Amino acid sequence: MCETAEAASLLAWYDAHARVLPWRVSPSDRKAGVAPDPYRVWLSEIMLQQTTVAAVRDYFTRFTALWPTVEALAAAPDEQVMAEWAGLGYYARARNLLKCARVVTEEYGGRFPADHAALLSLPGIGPYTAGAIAAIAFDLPEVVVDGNVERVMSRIFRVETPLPAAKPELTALARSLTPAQRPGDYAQAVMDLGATICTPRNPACGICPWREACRARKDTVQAELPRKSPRKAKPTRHGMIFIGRRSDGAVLVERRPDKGLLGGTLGWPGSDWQEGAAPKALPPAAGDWRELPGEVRHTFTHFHLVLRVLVADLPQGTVPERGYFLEKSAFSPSDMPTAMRKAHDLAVRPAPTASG
DNA sequence: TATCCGTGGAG
DNA sequence: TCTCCAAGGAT
Repeated sequence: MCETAEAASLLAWYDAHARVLPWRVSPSDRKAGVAPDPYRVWLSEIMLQQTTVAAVRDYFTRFTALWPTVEALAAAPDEQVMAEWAGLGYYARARNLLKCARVVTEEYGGRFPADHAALLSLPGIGPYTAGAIAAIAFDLPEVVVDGNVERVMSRIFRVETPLPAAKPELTALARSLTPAQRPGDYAQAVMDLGATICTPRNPACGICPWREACRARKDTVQAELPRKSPRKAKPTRHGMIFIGRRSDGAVLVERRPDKGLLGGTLGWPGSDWQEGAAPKALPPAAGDWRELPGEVRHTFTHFHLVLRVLVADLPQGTVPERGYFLEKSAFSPSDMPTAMRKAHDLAVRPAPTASG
């Protein structure tokens, strides 16, 4: 393995095949002296954490249209940012996004630091994201290791150690290949390679720029790598929620606490979610609550959720014991995380009949 | 180190 | 239907 030659062959491949992405400066533009906007690089990297490019695209476009600069984002109301993030998942990212924007605005004069350690100290920025911003936005020679890089390294070096234990080994191997020239393009090139050629299933080894050097391909074990430790089975939790509506169209909602599952998001009042039978919960307001036929099913990272949904038409003067009324004009189900939006769908749309 | 934290698409 | 997975971070 000749490190310099491998980096060069990958960069040549990237020059010809780099994906066109809304937050990316193309290799030709970069060579022409165009510098990336660190704000856009940061925003894209946060959105892309454990999230596909396809899912991020529209969110990125909308965020940058609403808030073109980090100062603009820092000045945005929390509720609006949470509503715009709704549906993208991992809501701690949205809360940390605002924290970070405000720190950068207030303590860094609106400029992201061009320094790995300083970036790492910011909310929502961990080792990967700090390296990615340093490399992509500032062209610093950082070692950038994400899921793509882990997969690519495990294959070209045929690392049989299962993840996540293999992480340090894979990081060292990634470091051994990272060039001093064009580190920003190189970081994006390895990730593009992992996303388009060295894919988890059916890697396209025949057109890979690293096919000659790849140990896994030589030994025909590429489909089995990287190995992963077995995961835990998902339990099923049950709960009940209450969707209360006033005749003027206002709905009874609550803001979930900042910490924990769906932290800081808008939702329907309800019970805790537990394994076994759904825990009983008091309605958030007095009323004639009736349970809807059917149920809401949703799967989170580490458990399945089954929700019973109760609805009520509430009198105009109702004073809720929990939550608050949101006027019809101020409510959109798309402002809620998916599980809550599914519950609203069930309440609004009659359950499909067996005959269709 | 292990657990918690979403979502939608692919196969 | 079900499992896996995608540019991880915080605790």
